[in-house]
Amino acid sequence: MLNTMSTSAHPRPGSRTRGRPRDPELRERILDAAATLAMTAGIELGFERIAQEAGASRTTLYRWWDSPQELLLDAMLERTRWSLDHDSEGTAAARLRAQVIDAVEILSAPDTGRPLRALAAGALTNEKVRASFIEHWLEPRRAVAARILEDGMITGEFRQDLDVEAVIDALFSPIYHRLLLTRMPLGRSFGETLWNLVEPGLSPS
Amino acid sequence: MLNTMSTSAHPRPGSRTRGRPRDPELRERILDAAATLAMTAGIELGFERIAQEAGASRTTLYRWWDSPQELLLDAMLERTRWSLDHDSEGTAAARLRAQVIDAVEILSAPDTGRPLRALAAGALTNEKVRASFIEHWLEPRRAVAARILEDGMITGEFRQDLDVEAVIDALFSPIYHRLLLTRMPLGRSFGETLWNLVEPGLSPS
Amino acid sequence: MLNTMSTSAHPRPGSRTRGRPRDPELRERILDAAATLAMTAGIELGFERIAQEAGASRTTLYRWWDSPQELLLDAMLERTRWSLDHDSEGTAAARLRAQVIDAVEILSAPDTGRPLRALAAGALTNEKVRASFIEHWLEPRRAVAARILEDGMITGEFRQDLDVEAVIDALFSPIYHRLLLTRMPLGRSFGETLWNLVEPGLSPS
Amino acid sequence: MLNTMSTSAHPRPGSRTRGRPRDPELRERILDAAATLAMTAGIELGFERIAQEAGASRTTLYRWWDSPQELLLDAMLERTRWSLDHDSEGTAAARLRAQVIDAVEILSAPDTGRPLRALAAGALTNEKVRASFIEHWLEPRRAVAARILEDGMITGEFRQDLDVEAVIDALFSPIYHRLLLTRMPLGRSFGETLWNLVEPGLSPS
DNA sequence: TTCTAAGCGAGACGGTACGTCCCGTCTTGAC
DNA sequence: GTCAAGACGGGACGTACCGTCTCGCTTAGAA
Repeated sequence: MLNTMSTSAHPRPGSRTRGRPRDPELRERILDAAATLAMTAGIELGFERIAQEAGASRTTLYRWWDSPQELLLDAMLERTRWSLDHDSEGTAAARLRAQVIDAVEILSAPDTGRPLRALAAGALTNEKVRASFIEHWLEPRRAVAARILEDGMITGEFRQDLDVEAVIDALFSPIYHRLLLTRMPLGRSFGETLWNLVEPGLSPS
Repeated sequence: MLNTMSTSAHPRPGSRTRGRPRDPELRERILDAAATLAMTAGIELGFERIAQEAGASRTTLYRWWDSPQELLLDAMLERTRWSLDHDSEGTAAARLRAQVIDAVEILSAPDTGRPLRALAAGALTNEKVRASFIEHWLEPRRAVAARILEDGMITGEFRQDLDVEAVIDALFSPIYHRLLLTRMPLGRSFGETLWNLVEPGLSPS
Repeated sequence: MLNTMSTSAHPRPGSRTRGRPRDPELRERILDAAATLAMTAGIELGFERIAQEAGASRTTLYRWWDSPQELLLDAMLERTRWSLDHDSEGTAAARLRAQVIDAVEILSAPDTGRPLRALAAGALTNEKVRASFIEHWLEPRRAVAARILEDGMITGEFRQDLDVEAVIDALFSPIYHRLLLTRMPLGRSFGETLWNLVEPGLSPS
Repeated sequence: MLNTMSTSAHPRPGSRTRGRPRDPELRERILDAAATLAMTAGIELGFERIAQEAGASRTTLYRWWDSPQELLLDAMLERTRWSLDHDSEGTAAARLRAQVIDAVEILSAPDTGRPLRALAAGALTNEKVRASFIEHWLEPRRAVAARILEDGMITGEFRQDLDVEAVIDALFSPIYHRLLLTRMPLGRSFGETLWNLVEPGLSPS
C-alpha cells in the first residue's frame, strides 16, 4: 500500500540481471521530457516529440510504454507521491477539508494541472489509459478520502448513512471539472467554498 | 434563450439564394451519421468516417464545419433541445432537484452520454471545441440552474450568500465525472443522493 | 503490341475526368528521380529517398506503385522504348546478331545497366516485381528474338529443330550474367564473340 | 584446391586455445538453420530469424559473420563440396558436357537452388557478398570448366581461338538465368539442349 | 587454484525504413 | 454556389530489423 511506484516500465522482477541493464538516467530523461512537454506544449503528446526532447530513440519508448499517456502517468506518479501522505491527526472534518484544499492546490499548479489535462484527455480516448489513470491516480486519492469518511462515520462525527462515493464525487469532481472543462478560477478559496457547501450534508441530525 | 440552434453550419445569412441551394437532407444525414458513430464506435471521430457513413463527400463536411466535434455538437444540440425546457412551477428546491435528475438521465442514456464523451474528449484536445462546448452546451444548462438558484435566494428559500457557480459545480460536475472518467453507476438514484447531500448546504440558518 | 507504356500508375481508363486530375509533371519528376537514384546510388532504392529526391510526398508514391522497383521499372520502360524497334531487313542471322549487340549496349550503358541491376535485385526479392520484370522487360525482348528465330527456321536459314527458348537463353543470359554477377567486361566485342560462338549451332546440317 | 571450406567463421589460426573454445555443434546448428530457412522461407534472410531458428544468440552470429548471406554461403559451400570433384577421364567434350548437366542438377534441386537464389539476391545488394559469392562459389566452378576447355584446346579437340570465359558464360549462365529470373523449366534435358547448341561452336574447322 | 581470455545468451539502445491512416488543401466536372 | 471525386503534401503511428553495446555466466588453458 505504500509504494505505488509505477504502472509499468520498471525492470521486471523475474529477469534479474540478464543482458544489458536498463539505463536509469535515460528513463528519468524520458519522464522529464514528457512532464515538460505536457506542461508547456498542449495536449498533443506523442512518442515522437518525447523521444526527440529526451534525446532518446522512439523505439526505446515503445519498448517500455504502450502510449505516451501511460508514460506521462508514470512521470506524474513519481512527481506527486507526496500528495498521498496525509495527516492522521485532528478531526475527520479537518482532515477531509485539508485534502480538498490539497487537491485544489495540486490541480491548479501548472506543472501538475496541465499534465493532468493531457492525462484526462488520454483517458477519454484510450480505454487502457483510462483504466491506468483510475487505478493509479484517482483511486488511491479516493481511498484516502474514503478512509477519513469511514473514520468519521464510526466516531459519530459524520452521519452513518453517507454514500461515501457520492460524497467524494461532490467534494472532488468539481475541481477536475474546472481544471478540465470550464477553466473557472481554481484557487484555495474555491476549495473552502466547496467544503462549506458540502459539509452541512455530512453532519448528523 | 430561444434560438440556440447551432454553432455554425447553417446557411450563411449573407448568401441569399445564389447558385445551387444547400441540400438540407444531406445535412441531416451527416448529423445523423456523426451521432450514430459517436454512440456506437468509440471516440475516434473523423471527417473521413462521418463522410463515408453519411454517403457524403469529405469536401462538403470541410465546407461547413471546422472539426468533427463541432459537427457532433451541432447534432447533439438539435437532438436535446427539449432538455432546456424546465418547469417553472413549484419550489426552487424542487425545480433544481428535477434538473439534477434530468441531467443524470441525459448523461446516462447511451445516445446522448456516449456522444458527450466524444465531445468532451474533443474539448480537452481542441481549444475551439472547448469554447463551443462550453458556450452551447454547458453554459445554457448552467444558466437554467443559476436562474433557479437566484430565484430561491430572492425568495429566501436558499441562503443569501451562496456561491452560485460553486453550487452548480457541486450538483452537476459529479455526473460528468462519472460519465467521463470513473464510469461509476449513473442512475436516477445517484441524482437523488447527490441532491440530498448538497441540499443541506443551501438552506438558510 | 505498340504501346507498352507502363505497368501501372497510369490514369485508369474507367475514371474519366472526375476529381482532381493527376499531375503529369509530378509523375515525370518521380520517374526521373528513381532512374537517377538507381544509376548513381547503389541498389538501396526506397520510397523515402525517391520521394525526397523528386520533391514529392511519400504517400503519393504509395498511391501509384506497390514498390520502388515497380516504379523504377516504369521509368526504365519509358526510357528504353526504342530498344524494341528492330530492323526487319536483312537475313535472320544479321538481325539476331544486331539484337545481341543492342542488348550488350543497353546493359553496359550506366544509365540503363545500373537501374537494371536494381531491378533484378528487386525481382529476386519480391515475387511481384519479378513477374512485372519478366512480363514487361524480359518477355517483350525475348519475343522479338523469338520472332526472328522463327522466321529463320521457316526460310530454312536456321535448323528446323531449334529450341527457341534455349537459343535465346544462350545468346542473352550471358550478358545479364556479366552485368549482374561477375561484372566481367561487357562491350560490343563480347556480343560478337557470343554470337560467333552460338551461331554455328543454328545453321542447318 | 581441395579444401575450400569456408569464407570466414572458422577459429582464427592466431588465437590458439585460450579461453573457451568455440562450440562446433552450435556452428552446425546455425548453418543448418540458415540453409533450411533459405530453402523453405523466401529470400528474407536475417540474423534475427536465423538466430531464433538455431536457438542461438544474435550476438554469436554477429561475432562470426558479417552478413546473413555470407553465413549462408558458408553453409552452401560445406554442403556442395562434392560438386567440384569431376572425372578426369574421357574426352574434354564429354567432361564439359557432364559438368553442364551437374550444374543443372545442382541448381534445380530445391535444397541448393533456393538458397542460391537468396545468395544471388544478396550478391546483388551487397558488394561484399558479391565478392565472396564469386570467389568461393562461381570462380571455383568456372575454373574447373576452364581447365577442361584448355585441355581440349591443347589436344586439338577444340578450336584454338576460343574465348574461354565467353564459352563458360554461354554454357552456364543460362542455367542461373532460369533459376534466378525466368524460372523456366530447369531439368537435365535443358542441360543437354544447351550443350548441343553450343558444342558446334567449339569444334575446329 | 587462481587467473584470464574467449564463447555465449540476454537484452538495452539508437537508428532507418516501412506501410498505413487521417488530416487539410487543392482542383476538376457536374448540377 | 453546392457537391462528389480524387490528387497531393504532410505528420504520426506502430513494427521490423539492423548493428552496437553492456552485462553475467561459462569454459578451459595458463600462471
